[in-house]
Amino acid sequence: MVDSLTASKIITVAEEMLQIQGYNAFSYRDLSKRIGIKTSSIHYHFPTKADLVQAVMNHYHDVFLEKLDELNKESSAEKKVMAYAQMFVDTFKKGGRICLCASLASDLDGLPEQVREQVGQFVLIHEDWLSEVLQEGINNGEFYKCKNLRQNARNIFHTFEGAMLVARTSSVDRIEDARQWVLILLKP
Amino acid sequence: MVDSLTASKIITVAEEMLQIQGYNAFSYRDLSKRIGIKTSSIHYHFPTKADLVQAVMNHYHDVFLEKLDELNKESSAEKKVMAYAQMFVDTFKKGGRICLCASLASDLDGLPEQVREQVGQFVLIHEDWLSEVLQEGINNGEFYKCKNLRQNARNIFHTFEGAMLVARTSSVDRIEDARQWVLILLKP
DNA sequence: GTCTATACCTCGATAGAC
DNA sequence: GTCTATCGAGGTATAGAC
Repeated sequence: MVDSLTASKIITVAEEMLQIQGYNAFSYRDLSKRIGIKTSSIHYHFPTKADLVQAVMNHYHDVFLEKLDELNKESSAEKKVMAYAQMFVDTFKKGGRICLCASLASDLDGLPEQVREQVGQFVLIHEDWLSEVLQEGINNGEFYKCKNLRQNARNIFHTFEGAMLVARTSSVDRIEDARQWVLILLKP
Repeated sequence: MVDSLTASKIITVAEEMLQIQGYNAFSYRDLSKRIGIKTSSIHYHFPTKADLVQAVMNHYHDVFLEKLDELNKESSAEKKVMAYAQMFVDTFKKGGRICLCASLASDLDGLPEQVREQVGQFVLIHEDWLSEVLQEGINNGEFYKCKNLRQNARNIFHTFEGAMLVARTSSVDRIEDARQWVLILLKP
């Protein structure tokens, strides 16, 4: 958990900047201007950039797990997948944000080791959840039976990550497209 | 075309660095060390970073069009799609490179306008080519008939772009997975 | 906790000798 | 065409007053 309102605000804005500009493009200076606080004050809360990104990732992680809990309340596997896909649509609508996971993956090379591991973990959470929902859908006849369930889950995840990235380059609604496409793939 | 061996070498190395580190993470200094030439000499060939990235993009573009010509010589739509997919596999095998298009898209925010347009153009080339091949495959009975062909093409492209990005975070062979997956989707 | 001030680095870019 | 030298801006980070 975050221990102050200021720290919380920093995380919120840093998260946005990470998702839009990326790790190497955002700076303590930009951050300080957006928040209305000096860079030294940000260093007080998060001594290094690595500390800050880790905190952002932890927060993102926690919020995402809560969302998955919400999603799990949906009454069918189809509704779960559609609500999952809607998260990507909503994220992109907020100023062209992409998944933090994709944003950090594109700058993975220059990231502190600990953050790299966090990103890897985050990917697995997506895959695990999607695999479960796909299995559920197959079990109750909503979805086609498929040979390699986890491969399916991975590729659906990849489609959304790729769609968000590419969506920035054109006016086409690629994420909504992906959302509809996935359903066509899964349903008999 | 490129007018000197040095300029050509710069483009080659810059391309690699862009694909692995991204636009904001690579610098003239890193580049100069790799090539064994001073930064001022690089500026002689490419006055600004925008000029350099444009040249890299143009080169990448040209090479890609040549590859598509090669691909078009394949004897079936299935072989074309598989050879297309193999390009992504090969790219990633070269030190974890991702598609230049995806790399630049992730830093699109800070890119010069002209480069942004180049990236958009590049996406369209992928889509157009894939759409054509899908149509060809449907026409000759290799592939399922599908409702929205271009949507299909887009999502296949997104899957590869996403797979490359995410592949960096784990040891799973996500791109080869995507390659196999696409065939399963298309073939009756 | 936030500020001012500053240290030290790297960045892209330019001037001018060779 | 490549070099040395340098500039100004912006980057992360720290010390110390308040």
